[in-house]
Amino acid sequence: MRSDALRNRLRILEAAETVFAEGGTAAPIDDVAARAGVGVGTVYRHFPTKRALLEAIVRHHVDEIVDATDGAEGDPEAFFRFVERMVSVAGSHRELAEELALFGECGEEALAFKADLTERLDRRLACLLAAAQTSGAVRADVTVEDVHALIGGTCVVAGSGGSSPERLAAIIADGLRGGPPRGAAPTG
Amino acid sequence: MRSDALRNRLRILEAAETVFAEGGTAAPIDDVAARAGVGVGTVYRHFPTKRALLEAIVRHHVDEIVDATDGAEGDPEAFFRFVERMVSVAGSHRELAEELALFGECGEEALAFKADLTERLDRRLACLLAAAQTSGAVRADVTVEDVHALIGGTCVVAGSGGSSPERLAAIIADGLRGGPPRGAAPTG
DNA sequence: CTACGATCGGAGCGCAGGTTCCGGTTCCAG
DNA sequence: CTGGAACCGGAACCTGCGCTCCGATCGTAG
Repeated sequence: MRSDALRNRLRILEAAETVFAEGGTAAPIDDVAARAGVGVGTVYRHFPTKRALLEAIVRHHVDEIVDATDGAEGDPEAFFRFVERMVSVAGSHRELAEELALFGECGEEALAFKADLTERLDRRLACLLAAAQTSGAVRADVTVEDVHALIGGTCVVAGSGGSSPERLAAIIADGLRGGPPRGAAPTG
Repeated sequence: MRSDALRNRLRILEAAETVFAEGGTAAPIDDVAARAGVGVGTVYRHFPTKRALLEAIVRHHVDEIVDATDGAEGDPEAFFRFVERMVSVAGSHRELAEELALFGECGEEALAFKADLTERLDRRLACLLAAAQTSGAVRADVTVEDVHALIGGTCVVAGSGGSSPERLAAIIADGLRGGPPRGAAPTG
């Protein structure tokens, strides 16, 4: 790959990261190109489709969050850190929140990606959840789907409104615990 | 008003209810018109704007849900019924979920409506929350904004995924309680 | 029944955004 | 240095959708 091509590719990714974070998945490609200091044509040479660019970024985020729990699969509290991190990151990345939340209603072309994303996420989530449940930190009747849905929903609202992502994450965490000590405050 | 005009108005509302429930706020007006068995022009004579039609429907839903708690402002458990009902209705009405969740990022024209909606909702929510907190059913440090955000987020995912709205509502309710009896199952 | 005005329907306008195309430019092998 | 392949940029195209317009139609007062 030519050096200018590589440079532009990185610029595009960086620009898209910012633009999608602020404007969500609905942000126009033109904005990405403009912010990258590049023409739309260049964007489309590197990513065949808007969706492809979006997926590259979302996947990167998810991988980063999942990888952050590497080696902690046995730690009961790692589950809560995972949830907190997810909500926190999504709070400043609208596109991530949207992709996490909407898994029922997406076009044919997005289905494969959603399935892959869900698998990556849920595989790790299942490990962490199992550890947390075994240790009694999380009630036994909660399923991975429950957690996935709750995280998705919380992510969507984490970036707006008067509550911080941390507060919201703490409250749903308590709901999952099956009850913290009475009177415990949500952190934040 | 002429009788055919009234008939069409009702048909449009009914069609919009269904179309928006399935397709969310992004559903095109043409679909509404088609389902109502009417031309687009007719829709626009009754509702000056797509947004106006949408707001009519969302407001109706919110009013219905709020009114359902009339006279129960002192009942500590009414708060939970309110949350449950909200999430449950939004689970089969995408447009309601979208309007509830996205209160940061909306165009100029929607701002007044959002403000009004938030006020109606939060006024009643404040009453019910206060009663629940006074009786000790809900932890004292939770704010109306927390609850509003959590409801909004849960509503968004209530309609998709593997978890029922009731399960999700039960889990966040427990998070708000500050802990149910250990081992309690989320209903549903 | 008739006439008039309210109402209807859907073709069409304007705009926004995803995608394509191609002439000009830039990098690198020879 | 230089030829040509890869790359760049942005004008242009196409589709989808909110909304408007106006001739045709329908309900109702008289």
